[in-house]
Amino acid sequence: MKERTSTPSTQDYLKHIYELTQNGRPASTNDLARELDIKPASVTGKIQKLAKDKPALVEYQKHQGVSLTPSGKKAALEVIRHHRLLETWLVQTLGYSWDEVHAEAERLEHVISEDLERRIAAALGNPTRDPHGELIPTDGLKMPNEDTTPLSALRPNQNATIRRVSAQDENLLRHLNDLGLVPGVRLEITDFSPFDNNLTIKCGTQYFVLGSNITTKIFVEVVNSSRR
Amino acid sequence: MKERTSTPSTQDYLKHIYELTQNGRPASTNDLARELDIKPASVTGKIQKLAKDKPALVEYQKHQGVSLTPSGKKAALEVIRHHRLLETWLVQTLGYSWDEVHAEAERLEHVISEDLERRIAAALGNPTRDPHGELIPTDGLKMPNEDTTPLSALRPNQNATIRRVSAQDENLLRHLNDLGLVPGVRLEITDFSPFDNNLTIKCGTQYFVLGSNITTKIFVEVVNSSRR
DNA sequence: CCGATAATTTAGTCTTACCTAAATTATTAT
DNA sequence: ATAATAATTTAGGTAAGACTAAATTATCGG
Ligand SMILES: [Mn+2]
Ligand SMILES: [Mn+2]
Ligand SMILES: [Mn+2]
Ligand SMILES: [Mn+2]
Repeated sequence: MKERTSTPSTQDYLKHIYELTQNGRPASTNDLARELDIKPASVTGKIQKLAKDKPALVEYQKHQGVSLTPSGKKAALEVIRHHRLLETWLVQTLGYSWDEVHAEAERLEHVISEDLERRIAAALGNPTRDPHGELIPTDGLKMPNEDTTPLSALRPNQNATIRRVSAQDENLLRHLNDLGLVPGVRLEITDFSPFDNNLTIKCGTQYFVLGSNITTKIFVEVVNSSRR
Repeated sequence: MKERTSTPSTQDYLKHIYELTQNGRPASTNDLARELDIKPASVTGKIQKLAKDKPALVEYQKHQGVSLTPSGKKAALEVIRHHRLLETWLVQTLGYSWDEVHAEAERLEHVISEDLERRIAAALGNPTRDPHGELIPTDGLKMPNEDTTPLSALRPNQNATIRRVSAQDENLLRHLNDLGLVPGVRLEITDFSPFDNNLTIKCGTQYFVLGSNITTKIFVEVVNSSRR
């Protein structure tokens, strides 16, 4: 029954460090500043403080970027779990659409208790993905593994199922929703244009030509070609 | 679409000034400090700032206490509406009991958007009272009138319906819930003891003797004695 | 290797919202 | 009316979290 160990500011830093760090490399001051919409100078100050807190939340060396310590990662996953459960809850119980929930969850994630978190999870049947298909960290704060590929990596004749759309741009989300390109949907690649990287996909009876701005944000599970 | 005009701290000040001011007199620095669990010196500082903001939220003269300006009252009612809608929502959709919701709502009230407020209200069918029976300010931020009497003012042979329990003490709330003394319940006064102000009430088939610590917190609607 | 450019850090400020200790002003009871 | 007491305010301080401007350090093309 600890509750309220870090501030909203700290939680947002950790969350974004977690995301930026997914590629294996430390997060740069500049990238973090852009994501957080905070000036780089301020970011330096904050991560220096995070790095020398009693249990350090962050590993940091000048000019080398930041990464999370085990405690920092735990705290980050806690916030991410809050965020994704909240988004799921808002969509499922209050009729939000997937392009409307992010800002709301962004604020709520910092103030809900562990008790509320558990009640929401239970009420939703302990969901494993949020409305965008993002994986929800478990109660024990483990991030499940996922085996998806960016749609942009597929080529003609491959079949796949959309699992996740990693975008926050509300207009893009609305657009994809209008096209029916949402998690769970099955599609087939029918054409690839090597110069602009456009992919033509067949989805139900419809065909769409999608640029790489879109195809790099849609993550799919490839369906094993049953022909050999 | 203004959104996020004042801070959580300011909102809590306004909310408590609103409550303390219900008796018609300005709220004293000390009372406010006790309610907010903040030192009196800090309260003085804060209300001085609130009093000389662009549109003043508070009326204040040294040593005379504080009261709300029209804008301050509006802001207070906005927070109170949030709080009470949230409590209702948590109880009705997540199985919270009325003694568990307060702390949660106390934090959520400051971060929900007007959009979420409206969706919650709509999902609940625009309720007029929260789980404790407190009136919920309208969408237009008017506080409805209410015509209730403290149970402590009743005398033998009077009948009444419980409308509201104004207590935050979780143990008291649990106790009253166990006794079945919750909003909507009908009761009759069967005895009054003038020295300790104890009231004996009949509620269904049960009799309870309640001290004034309890009876001043239960507000009832008196049932017109149909005998004349 | 070197200079230009880009990234990062330092230094110094600001605001909000608290705090403690001390001073002041009100109130109250003789 | 006054002295004690209680309430309130002032003064001065801290910590978080941001900002700007200036200095420093990396990196990269030639
Ligand atoms: Mn989101
Ligand atoms: Mn956030
Ligand atoms: Mn409450
Ligand atoms: Mn509050």
